[in-house]
Amino acid sequence: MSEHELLPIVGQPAPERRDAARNRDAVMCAAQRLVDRDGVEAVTMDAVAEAAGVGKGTVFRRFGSRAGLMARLLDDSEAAWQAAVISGPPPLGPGADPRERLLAFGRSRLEANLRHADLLLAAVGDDTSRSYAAYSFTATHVRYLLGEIGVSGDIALLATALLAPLEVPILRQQVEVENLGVERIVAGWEDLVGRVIAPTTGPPPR
Amino acid sequence: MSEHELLPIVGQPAPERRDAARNRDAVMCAAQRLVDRDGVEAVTMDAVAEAAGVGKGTVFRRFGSRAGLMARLLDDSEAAWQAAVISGPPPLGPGADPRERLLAFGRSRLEANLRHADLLLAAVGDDTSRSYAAYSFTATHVRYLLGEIGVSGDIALLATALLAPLEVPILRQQVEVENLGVERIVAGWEDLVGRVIAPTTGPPPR
DNA sequence: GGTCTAAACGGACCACAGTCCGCTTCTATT
DNA sequence: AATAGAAGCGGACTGTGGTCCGTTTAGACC
Repeated sequence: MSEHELLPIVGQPAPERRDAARNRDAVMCAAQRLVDRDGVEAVTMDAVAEAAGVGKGTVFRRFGSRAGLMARLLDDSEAAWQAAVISGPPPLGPGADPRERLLAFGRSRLEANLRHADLLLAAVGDDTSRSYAAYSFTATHVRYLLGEIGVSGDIALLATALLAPLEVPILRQQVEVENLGVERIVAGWEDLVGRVIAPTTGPPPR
Repeated sequence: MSEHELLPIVGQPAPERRDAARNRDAVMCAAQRLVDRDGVEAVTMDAVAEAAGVGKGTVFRRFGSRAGLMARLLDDSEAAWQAAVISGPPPLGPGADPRERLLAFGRSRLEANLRHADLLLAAVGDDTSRSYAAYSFTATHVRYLLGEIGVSGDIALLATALLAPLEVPILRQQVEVENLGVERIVAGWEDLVGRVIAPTTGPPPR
């Protein structure tokens, strides 16, 4: 045996075996089909495994958990959305005034969260740390825009304050329990942005 | 049989049988003990039932679900908190300036949410509608205070915007992942209140 | 083609939330 | 005290997420 072959090349992420790739695709297709047909809630891991013609253990090996599988189902649309934010046309993408971009961001994220509400909730599961990657991107972007706008104050906390009302459970509550229209919620968020980024010229709260 | 006895007296909530009351107490005591000893996450319904010396069916009959049981464990402290808000001493209770009351409310709710984070999360479970009673109270109170302050705009949405960053998952993220101190988060929330209730004298966002 | 090994597979298995239904116990009524 | 019937009880049972481990297979090297 020639020893230089044995040295692991760091950074090479170990190529995926062909059967593994095939099964991964089969599972994701089956999962997507079942979600489309029965709704996120009704899809069980056993059903996915059987529909994919694969053992249950295989599904968990590839996706870790139900939440992990659901998260993967969101990957495409999330990646597209992030691409639109980073390099798409204005006002969502770069080129527009940062205030415009922030408003476009909010509307866009709000609509995406409502559109994929079920999947997003299922993708979080009950594990302590949320699916941090997605959240981290939005937080970073909002902080960046607030900085560009020149907002003074604790930017990290202000970004959280703007993102919190866009969280799925809160939007669901507003839409499904309080029967607020989406346009009203968007308008409310834009008003909130106005108040948050306005120079604090009024008297302090106390 | 005398027929007038058969008429149900509407509004009389059917008195609780004595064995039922005994079991209810036993279950709640056992649950509290297990939660204190092992933490919320580690407490199973089987364990509660056994510790209470009761069948599993009984636990579910009385509390509906694990989330329901956890919610009951919060009842005392939640009721005390609500009483403090409604009729306790200022600045949390009535008597103080509404701005003062709002700031006190935020700090108090934030601390309570962090103190009981595990139990609150377990009490929500994954059922679509949240434990609406508790949320509804806070929302109503914040709307009332915003009205008293004389804030102009969509009061319902502004109340949501103030409450959203106090939600348990968001606070946990800030404290446990981003390592923000509680005082900093409180200060950030007070700053947010200032921006939200300030007369919008600055230029509109666009 | 043969051989070897790590990766992948799959389904039996486990834990836990929640349901069901035949049995027991309380309590109102006489 | 006796009776009746409703309220309550309990534990076997089910469905689902997740784990484990003996078996299979891809693919690298000869």
